[in-house]
Amino acid sequence: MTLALAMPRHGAGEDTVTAGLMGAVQPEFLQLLSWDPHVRVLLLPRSHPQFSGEDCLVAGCDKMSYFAHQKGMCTGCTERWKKGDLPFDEFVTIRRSGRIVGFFPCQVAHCERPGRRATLLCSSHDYQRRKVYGLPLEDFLAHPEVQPLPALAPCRVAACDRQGETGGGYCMPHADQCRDLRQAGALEDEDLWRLTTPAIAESRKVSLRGLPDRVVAEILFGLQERIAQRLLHKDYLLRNLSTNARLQQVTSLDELDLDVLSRHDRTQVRGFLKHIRRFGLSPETERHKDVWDASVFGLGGTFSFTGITQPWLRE
DNA sequence: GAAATTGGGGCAAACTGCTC
DNA sequence: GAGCAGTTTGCCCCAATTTC
Repeated sequence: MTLALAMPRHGAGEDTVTAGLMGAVQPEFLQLLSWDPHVRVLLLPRSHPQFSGEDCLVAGCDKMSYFAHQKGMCTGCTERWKKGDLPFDEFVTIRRSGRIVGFFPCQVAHCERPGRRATLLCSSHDYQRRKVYGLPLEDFLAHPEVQPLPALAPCRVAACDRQGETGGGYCMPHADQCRDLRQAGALEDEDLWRLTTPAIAESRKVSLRGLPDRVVAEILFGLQERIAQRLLHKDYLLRNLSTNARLQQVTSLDELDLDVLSRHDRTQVRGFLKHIRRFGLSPETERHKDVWDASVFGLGGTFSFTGITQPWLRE
């Protein structure tokens, strides 16, 4: 993964709520998610009971098994097993082949550019190997004239942490997306597209890049509280939370239009909002209101005093 | 000559809708 | 909230073409 900086739209500590929420997130929790405030990408821990399932049993596969019916394999490996006729025990010992999503480094020593899994080289070195030197990979890697290349600038998509590999400044998948939209006449505002389009989905990764500090703090705090509640969180559902916030360009999760979200996403957002709204509440803050949040007393629901008409009693 | 871009296909993986 | 299963999406690859 590149260590390109994510540019928040607001400075850190710009409002006290953001600072308060971030201050309430335990360092151990941030460590669990490999959180780096400069990279702003969550990496869900392997084999954590609340961040989905066990590692896929298939040799060489780094995906996760989500459900019991998948027999300990990820979705992709389950499908490949179903299509074949190998016994399960034999199938899982055969090293995984085929397409894998994610960053793969160029194999030239110290080269910082992304490679292709098929060629094991970045596009420049692959070209040199085939057209300039005409050598087998092993000989090319050992050739004294082959020099490592510096990393490229980050992909221009706000949510993306990959290197920009094309002249347009995008990583290959985002360059593909941009090109397809442009050809379909659906790219009206490329600047807005860069701000709102999600990161390339990779197993276990959730990008919070391109989101305001407030939203990032809300997601981290809400996630911490929900994990404390023993709730499960699958990576692809968490990605939706970030994607929806980015798409709607909200400055707080509170501003999200829930009507346009799927039922899964809506439920999830409500769950996060519940914890965020409770942040900072205490018996002292509630006693001045007409409706109290009962959670501050360790109970569910609310206490409503709106039906009491006598001022002296309401006091 | 070297590197970047384009186009299109395959298929793995992400996602959604439904049920409990 | 969680599990399940089917569907759709879009990532990745590679060769041809274009651009610098």
